[in-house]
Amino acid sequence: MAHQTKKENGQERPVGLKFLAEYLALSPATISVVLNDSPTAREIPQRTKDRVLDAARKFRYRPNVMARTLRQKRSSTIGLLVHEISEGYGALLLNALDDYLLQEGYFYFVVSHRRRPDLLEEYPRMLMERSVEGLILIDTVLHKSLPLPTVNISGHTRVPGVTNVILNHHLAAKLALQHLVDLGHKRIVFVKGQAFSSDSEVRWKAVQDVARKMAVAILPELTVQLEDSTYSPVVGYPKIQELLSRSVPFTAILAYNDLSAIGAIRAIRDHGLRVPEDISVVGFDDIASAAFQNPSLTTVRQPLRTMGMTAARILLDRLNGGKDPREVVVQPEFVVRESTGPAKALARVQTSRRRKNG
Amino acid sequence: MAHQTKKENGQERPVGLKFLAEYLALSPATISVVLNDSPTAREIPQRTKDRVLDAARKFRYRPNVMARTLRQKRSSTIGLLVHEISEGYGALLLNALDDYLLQEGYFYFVVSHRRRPDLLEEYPRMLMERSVEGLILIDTVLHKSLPLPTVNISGHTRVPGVTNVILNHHLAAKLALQHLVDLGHKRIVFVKGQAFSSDSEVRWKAVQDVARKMAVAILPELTVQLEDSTYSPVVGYPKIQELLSRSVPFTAILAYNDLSAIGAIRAIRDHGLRVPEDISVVGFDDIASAAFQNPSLTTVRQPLRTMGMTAARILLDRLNGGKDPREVVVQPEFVVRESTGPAKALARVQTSRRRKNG
DNA sequence: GGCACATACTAAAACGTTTTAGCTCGATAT
DNA sequence: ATATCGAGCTAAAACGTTTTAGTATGTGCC
Repeated sequence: MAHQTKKENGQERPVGLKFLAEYLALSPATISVVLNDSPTAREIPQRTKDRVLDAARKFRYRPNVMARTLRQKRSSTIGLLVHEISEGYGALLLNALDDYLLQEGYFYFVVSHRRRPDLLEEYPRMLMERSVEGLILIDTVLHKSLPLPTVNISGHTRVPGVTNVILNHHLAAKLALQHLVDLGHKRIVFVKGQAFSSDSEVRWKAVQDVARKMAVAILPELTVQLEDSTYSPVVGYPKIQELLSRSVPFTAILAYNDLSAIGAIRAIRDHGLRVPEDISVVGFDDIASAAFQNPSLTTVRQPLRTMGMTAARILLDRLNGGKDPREVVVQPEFVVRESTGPAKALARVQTSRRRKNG
Repeated sequence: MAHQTKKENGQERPVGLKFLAEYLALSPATISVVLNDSPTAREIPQRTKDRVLDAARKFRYRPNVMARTLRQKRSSTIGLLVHEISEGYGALLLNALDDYLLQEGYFYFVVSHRRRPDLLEEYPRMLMERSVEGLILIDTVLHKSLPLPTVNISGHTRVPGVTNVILNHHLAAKLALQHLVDLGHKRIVFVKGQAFSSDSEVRWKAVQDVARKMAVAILPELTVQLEDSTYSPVVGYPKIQELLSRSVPFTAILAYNDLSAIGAIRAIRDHGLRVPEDISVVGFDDIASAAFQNPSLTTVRQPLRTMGMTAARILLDRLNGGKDPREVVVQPEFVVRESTGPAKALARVQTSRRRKNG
């Protein structure tokens, strides 16, 4: 037999076009044409096509993607640039992206820049060397536009060539505040996000805006700013603790995210009060552990799955010649669980002052 | 000027070896040799080397990885095969892998097979088409060996050519049981993992083994088997609830993982009992939300970061000619938090029966 | 003047595809 | 008998590197 996949050298070289060509007494060009069903394939009779297809199947022919990419400049690969592979937020997005991209026949590299400016510079370049066709960023501030089609999830800077996929923070703020107001809360503590967090600023603006429209007071003494940078459940704990120990009266907390909500709940309990009987707490994100909490968290859910799917869809559309919107907005959802309840009449100073609205 | 990076066509073709060669009046071969510092480079005078290096820098030359890979059969890319990008467990491993691999100059594809046998077959092939040099699997049962160097994290099947990175389940069981025994617990509920979970069987064996050695009774009526497949906090809830409502007496639960521990705690509280005052609960894994729980979970920590790092190191070693161990064992760590406490004297039937050991 | 030897490179093949222009052959038309 | 045509293919270049065997040039030596 002249044509056996040569195992002799022990290394079993993968079957290539050349091998098939020899086997079928055709040229590599023909095989390629048939297998890709390219225009020329119309001039090839079915009989030959079948021979080719059969042989390809028989020898389990798999084209070499490197060679193909080198030739046609399409790699069906995209790059995911994240600040780190975190639990919660990031993982859910990755899951959705993975789903969509693989489904559509794209593979992806994941690269985490850990918020280091040098890596943020370098990695996109390295991804380009590897011929990725586009980039998806997650929670990453981007200052200059990249030389590839880009979608930025939770990106807020306007850079030519990049599409931002963002949450409707206005609606999010409205849902949360409305819920608290409906429950009769008036003295509400507002927690602002850390400066490095991509969403902090825009979310805070939205909260202020909505509060004004709903005539909810944002009191300076009831506003706290997160500073801790650690991904930990004690984020925000000290701030709330301080408020409680100073006996500043309030009946609810609108936290920046679920983590700080959890920290707040700890502080409240450690201070001898109950959630939600004494104080209601609203989180933000709906990370997985939000539902596992005790009490489980009432929170604004970011539709992470939708956001991931949307980002991937937009990028792929664009790679295939579609338009690139500046911005795509997705809608939040409000999840009522156990951490919120009716406002309790305040036992201290402020209680009477606003009795008229009760 | 004859040599400017041609922007004329609007597309600014990236600078290649050819361009530099022309610019320097040298051959591409020379440039390549100098830039890669290959053996031949010793015969090139420093002066020329400098000219080359300068030009490369000046024009920001970046080699095309596809072309290089095609030639040398080394892609510096590996494939990560996971069952899904989950929160907790998976995310922490990915984080560690990302860290190590990027540091060492490797990029990686992530591919999730969602436990579908067809994808499990297909994806390794597709990764090979893309010239990955090796594979790392996470929590994936592997039946046949793959045609690439492979490391399986939490893999328990013995397949030639794959290295398993596993936890010392024996020690894990010992730590957990010892802790409970030290606190005076005797009637302990044991929770077995779902059949599809990669670790279920071996962990259960370890628990049985250790219990025997420590003379701790594993009573059939105090043994429950998880069945729910959902990644949710109510895993195990019904089983514990049933035990409680049947008034089977026990003072502690050794859960299969943190999730089922959380489910158990819910059930206990809903039944009007307290954790840990009435019943102690020990988890397993130390997922992020374990520390955020209320009460926070006492648990056996899997050193996920170490496991990821180890897996990556072993694979890279092997790609560079190192040996491939069958198996590498990492050690667990026991984390005492709030969900465990001294055993309470049982108020029911069994209380007196074993008084002698108290 | 011829030979050996070192120095400083280069030519060309190879990697595995895709693509386009064109070739060959037989059949039909003139 | 020759021109025309279509059907069925193929040659060869191209993609951007790496690698190996080799060439050209100069220098020193007898």
